[in-house]
Amino acid sequence: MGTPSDALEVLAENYEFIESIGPCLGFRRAASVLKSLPAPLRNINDIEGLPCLGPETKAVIQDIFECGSSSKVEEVLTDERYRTLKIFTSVFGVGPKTAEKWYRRGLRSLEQIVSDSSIHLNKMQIAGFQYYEDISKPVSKAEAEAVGHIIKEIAGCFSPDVTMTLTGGFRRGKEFGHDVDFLLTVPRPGKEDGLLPAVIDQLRIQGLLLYSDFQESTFDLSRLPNRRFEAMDHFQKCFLIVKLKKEQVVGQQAEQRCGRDWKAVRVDLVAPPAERYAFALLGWSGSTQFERDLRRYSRLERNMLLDNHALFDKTTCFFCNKVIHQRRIPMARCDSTASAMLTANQD
DNA sequence: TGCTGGCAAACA
DNA sequence: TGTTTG
DNA sequence: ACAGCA
Repeated sequence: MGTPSDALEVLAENYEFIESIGPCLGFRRAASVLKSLPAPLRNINDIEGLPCLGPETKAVIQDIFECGSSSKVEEVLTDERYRTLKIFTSVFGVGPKTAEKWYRRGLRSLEQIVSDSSIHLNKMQIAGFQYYEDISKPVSKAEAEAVGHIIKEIAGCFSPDVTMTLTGGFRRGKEFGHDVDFLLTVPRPGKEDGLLPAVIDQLRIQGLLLYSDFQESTFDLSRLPNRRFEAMDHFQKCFLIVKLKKEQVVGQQAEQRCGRDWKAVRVDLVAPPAERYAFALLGWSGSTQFERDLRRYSRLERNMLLDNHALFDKTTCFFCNKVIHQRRIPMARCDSTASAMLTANQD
């Protein structure tokens, strides 16, 4: 707390709550720039030459160096509306609109929400409240790997040659996350369609499925160059909450005399065709800000369009994965650029 | 000065 | 249709 | 309301 980047995040979040998306993005990007620095700022002069830090963000950072805090940020932190919306949006399935609606009704705590019979929660929010305690706790790397073993076991029954990669924050080296992301595929084209339904069914049979939201694939390679490149991919995917037994987690004692012997964990599974695996992996490795910047870099500096499915060269009007089979060079270059940026991405 | 800044799909 | 998720 | 760009 109290660091310049945290302070800017608070302001960004507050602008998000009042649906002012421009300033929200401005503060978020500024915070992200500070987080990406190799060393923390020592004084106000260190921001010289950094991008996305204008007069407004500079004033905030300056206040923190001079007074130890920014009055503007402190004001937001004590604001009842901000504090309440922050609590409400911490529930899975509750965004700024819903939080705002509850706030306007005079509600101020989660207890008031659940005991209010006039409020109708949707499927996602019901799960969000039901497993709130577990889901709000960070997920450890050991827990992520334990989930991985369960999924891999099931997916391996569907197809022994399944490929599975832990993505998201853990792939970037983080020790904790708020959920666990996996990318899965099978070599035979088209067979990946049955993969996630099979995994979900088996989780349900084993009594480990607490919530699931399955999204059918809408991926269509033939229509890629026409439409504007998209931020969210069209691969088959599912957002789950699964039951993770404590005894399955390495380094955690099974002896829990009292209380539950399991924990609810948010899990996302994505199943692209094997041929699209590399792009999906890059896209799902995050962070959100890094993906934004990578796309912006492709577009503005390289005249290319990047998304989770492909990399398109606007100059030659070819996809880079096509080119690798025909000419071999550009993909390697794109790939090394992407890897270099990925390596540099320290969240 | 005025525009852009991540978008598709499930659910209610 | 609006809201939320990643 | 923020910041960068045409």
